[in-house]
Order: sequence, then C-alpha cells, then structure tokens
Amino acid sequence: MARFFITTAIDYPNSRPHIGTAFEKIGADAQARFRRMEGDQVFFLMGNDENTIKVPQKARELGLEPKPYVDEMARQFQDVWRALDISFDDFIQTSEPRHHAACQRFIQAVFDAGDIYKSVYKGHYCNGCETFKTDKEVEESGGRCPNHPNAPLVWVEEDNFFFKLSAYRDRLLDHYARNPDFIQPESRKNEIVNLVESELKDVAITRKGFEWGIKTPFDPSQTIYVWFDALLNYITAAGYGSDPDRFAQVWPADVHVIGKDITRFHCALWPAMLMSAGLPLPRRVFGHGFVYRKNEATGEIQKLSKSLGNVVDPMELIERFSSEAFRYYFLSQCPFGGDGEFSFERFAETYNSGLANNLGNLYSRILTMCLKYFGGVLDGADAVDARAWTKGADFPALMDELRSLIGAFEYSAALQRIGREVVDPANRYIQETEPFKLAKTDLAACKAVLVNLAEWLRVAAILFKPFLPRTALTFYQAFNFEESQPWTEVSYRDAAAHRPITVLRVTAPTTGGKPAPLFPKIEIGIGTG
RNA sequence: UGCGCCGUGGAGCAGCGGUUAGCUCGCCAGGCUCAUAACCUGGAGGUCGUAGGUUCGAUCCCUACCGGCGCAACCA
Repeated sequence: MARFFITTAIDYPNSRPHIGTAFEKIGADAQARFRRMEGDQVFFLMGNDENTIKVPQKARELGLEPKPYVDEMARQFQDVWRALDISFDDFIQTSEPRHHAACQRFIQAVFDAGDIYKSVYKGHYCNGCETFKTDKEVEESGGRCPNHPNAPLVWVEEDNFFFKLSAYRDRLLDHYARNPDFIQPESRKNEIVNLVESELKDVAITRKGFEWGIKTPFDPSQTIYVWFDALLNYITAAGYGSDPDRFAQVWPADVHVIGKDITRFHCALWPAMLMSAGLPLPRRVFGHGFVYRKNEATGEIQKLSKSLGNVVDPMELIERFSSEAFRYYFLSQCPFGGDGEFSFERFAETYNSGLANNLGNLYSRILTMCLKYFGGVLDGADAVDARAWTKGADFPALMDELRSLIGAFEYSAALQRIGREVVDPANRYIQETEPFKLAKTDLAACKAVLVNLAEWLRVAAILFKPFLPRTALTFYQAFNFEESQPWTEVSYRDAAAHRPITVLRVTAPTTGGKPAPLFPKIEIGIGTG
C-alpha cells in the first residue's frame, strides 16, 4: 500500500480563517480523499503557526497568556475545518512540546553542518511593535511604522544568527532541473528559478529578546525566527526527533499545498534547510492561486483584506447554505492552480445550477419514480443492461482522465468533465426514454430505465466522493448499494464497472413518500450582501 | 524597476498551429411533465486587446504597444 503524505500551510492564529485559507484546505482535502479512495495510506497534516511576535501582543490585548490564547484559536480553526469536512489526520500547533524539541534538534544539526554563522542584522525597529519593519512596510507608510505612526522608527543593529542560504544556490537549481515537477503549477517555477539564480541571500534565522517562541539551543538569548521554525512543522509532525521509525516511513512529504505567496519559502529556503540537515526533500510543492472578492456593488475585483472589510467568514456560508455548497463553489469555480473570485451572487448561481437544478433535482426525480411506480423495489435488476444510459461511452478512459486531472489538482476541469460526461447524459437519458410514460404502457421497460438511473446514482456517488463527501454518501445510500460493495471501499475503478444487485431497494429517507430536497434552491438576492 | 500572469459572444471561463471557435449563466422559441417553475431540443449573439511578423495556414508561435493584475523574503 502506497503512502501519501500531504500538508497545507500552517496558519497564523491572530485572526479567524477566511474563505481564502479555506480554499487551500478544501483543495488539499479533495486530494487526500481521492488518494484514500485509490488505496493510498494517507497522512494529511494541517496546523497553526504560533511562534510569531503577534501572538503575545494579541493575547495581551485580550488579557490572556499566549498559550491559552493559541489553544483557543487552534480549537476555533479546527471547528471550521471540521465543519467543512476537511479530513486532516493531524493538527500541529507550533507551540507544542513535540515541535519545540524537534526544532531545536534540527537547528543544531544545521549549526553542526556549519551553515549557521553570527552576523549583524540591521533594520528599522519600532518600539511600539517591538519588532523590525521591512523596507517595504516603512516605504509604504511614508517612513513610519504602519501600526504606530507617531512612534519614531529607530535604526537598530543586532547580532543574530544567519543561515547560509546563498551557499545552496547551485544545488537548488540543480534540484529544480532534475525534478521538473518539484514546483507546480509550471507557471510558478520560472519565478522561483529566476529568484534563486539572481538574488538568493543569507537569511537571519534568530531574533533577540523574545520570550515567546523557540530558544536557540546554542544561544538561549536568541529565539528562532518564525519562518525557520514554521517550515519545520512538516517534519516534526512526521516524527522527526521523536519517532525515527515513523519519520523514516512518512517523510518525505508527497506534496506541500501552499499559497502562491509563500512558494519561495517552500521551494528555496525549505529545501536548503533540509539539504543542510541531510534530510530528503519533499517531492512536490503546489502553489495554489488566491481567491479575490468581487465587490457586489461596484464589480471591482479586490484582494481579501481586513482593511477593505471584504473578508467572508467560512462559517457564515456553511451555516447559511452548507459545507457541500461551499466546497462545490470553490472546487468548481476557482481553478486551484490559478486565481478565483467570490461573490454572493455567483455563489448562489453556481449553487442553483450545479447543485439544486442538476444533482439535487436528478436525485429527486429518480427516487420519486422508483417509489411511485415500484414502491421503491426493483426486482430482477441484475437481468437488465444497467449501462444503457452511458451510450457506450468509454468509462475506463474517462476514469483515467479524471484521475490525471485530480492528481494535477485540476478540480474545476475534473468537475466540468464529470458534469458533461456523467450528469448531463442522465438528464438526457430520462428525456429520451421517458420512463414516466413507460410506467403507463410498459412496466418492464420502465423498470429497466430506473435500474439504469439507480446505477447512475452509484456512479455519481463514487465520482463526487472526493469533492462532495456528504452528497456522495447520500447518493450511495439512496439504494442498497452497500450490499455489493461497502462505501469505504469504492474507488474510481468501481465507477467504470457495473456491480449487479438482484433486488434494488430505495433506502433513502423520505417524508410523505417523497425524498427530501437535497439542495433547496437559493433565492437570488437573499443574503447577497 | 525586476520577474510573472491575464485580455475570447452581455457576465464568468475553456481552447494554445488546420475544429462549423467550445462550456456555464443570462436571453428568445419550441418540447416534456417523473422532478426543487426543474429537465430536454433548437436559436440569436464573437473580425478571439491593438499593430506588425513567422507559416501553405494563427485565437493558438514571435516582436512591439495598449489595458488590467500579481509577486518582490511575515497581510493565505
């Protein structure tokens, strides 16, 4: 059984998750679920990045100690991820002891390899924030601290430890050349290669005078800089420094799923760190695009930002619609490798056309006919050709195509393909065979059509399983399909091959003899603000 | 400034050397009634940002320009 280790970026806990962070988790989740279906032993890791100077600041504002604060935030993040059915196997907080201990061990290894030296860090220091400001921040704020415009910035020089990143230039370039799939999608690769070729500088990896964070083992007056420690979550959660056997089995990661803004850390700094410590490199880094917000009133496309006040809380969408609707929108409308946009209007349109009018309605018309004409029991089902609805389409080939699209994180393309090759043909099949007329003239023929439609539900259930786990399960449980194969065992292969059942029974929940609507329509206009 | 991305019918996207330039939404006309006023069929609507170039042939390759946007070492 193949192992598959997939990670997402760990998030800063100074604010709640928004639809952009959720986009990443959903994309990774679809991959993890798909790999499990295909038989891999999946380890799906997520977590929070807690060793930042903003944490004690924020905690103090709330009158809390840092640790209870980050624990509470970690709980809130996980609540959101669970509500979205993100199937993570582990959630690491970088304030946990397992992370601290392993981090120190790692930085010591890099130190022992001779890649860490002491030098002077110079920069604009704000006494209000108690931190250095980047040149960009200072420039954009007209020479002042953006948070404390009245406090003067001081030029401070401080002794810090530096990592010899520049020494890894050639080895990094060599690695990109030998592993063309290391950075994905392709468009991000050029950017990184260019960056590494031209301006790879050594980086300061410690800071002085912070209580919160991880102490540098060879100089306890210094704290490990957040980026150096954050990246290490991927190995500390895999057992580095605590469980060598497990680590050897789990590492390297098969793919790091991250945002396009931090590809440089994952494709340059991180591999160099691992090389220095003598550890294997991750196989793939996937830099997904961003979600932008379309301003409902002006039509402007904006970055999600607190200052613009256009962030959307995932919980708001989940509670008002459903987690399935949320997942469907982002997976089908936003190409994972590229950018996408969000507006309530488009959300409602996507929901109504894709979920209510197609999937939900189809489910409803199929079950209603089975109940109405046959009392929900289709006997002798194994005697009919249940694949007439496919019109002889090459399903094994379609499965290969879908497998390859999903493997490349091209979910929107995969869903479009499923829609066109599987969902649309079912509606057409009903129109062409007219089972509602056959019910009055030829019951045997009618039953044959319904057996086909039941088979359609089984196929659709399997194909949607990585994307819409709840809907998929509902489809599968609409009939007694578990008699031929347990839900936990289905794979894409099983969507291509029919599994006859002698007596098909409707097992879906009904009220008043009718199946409950899966996706009640949204009135366009409701909550579009 | 450096690097990168994008500009295709009203809106959102696909196509990346030869296709009647596809798809979704919207619009118009028919059909059907099992279904969540859903579903099916057909139609109107595009000189594929602009100007050159390469080629037997370009939406697709090259160059320049115009317009929009992203990243540039802690805003996902």
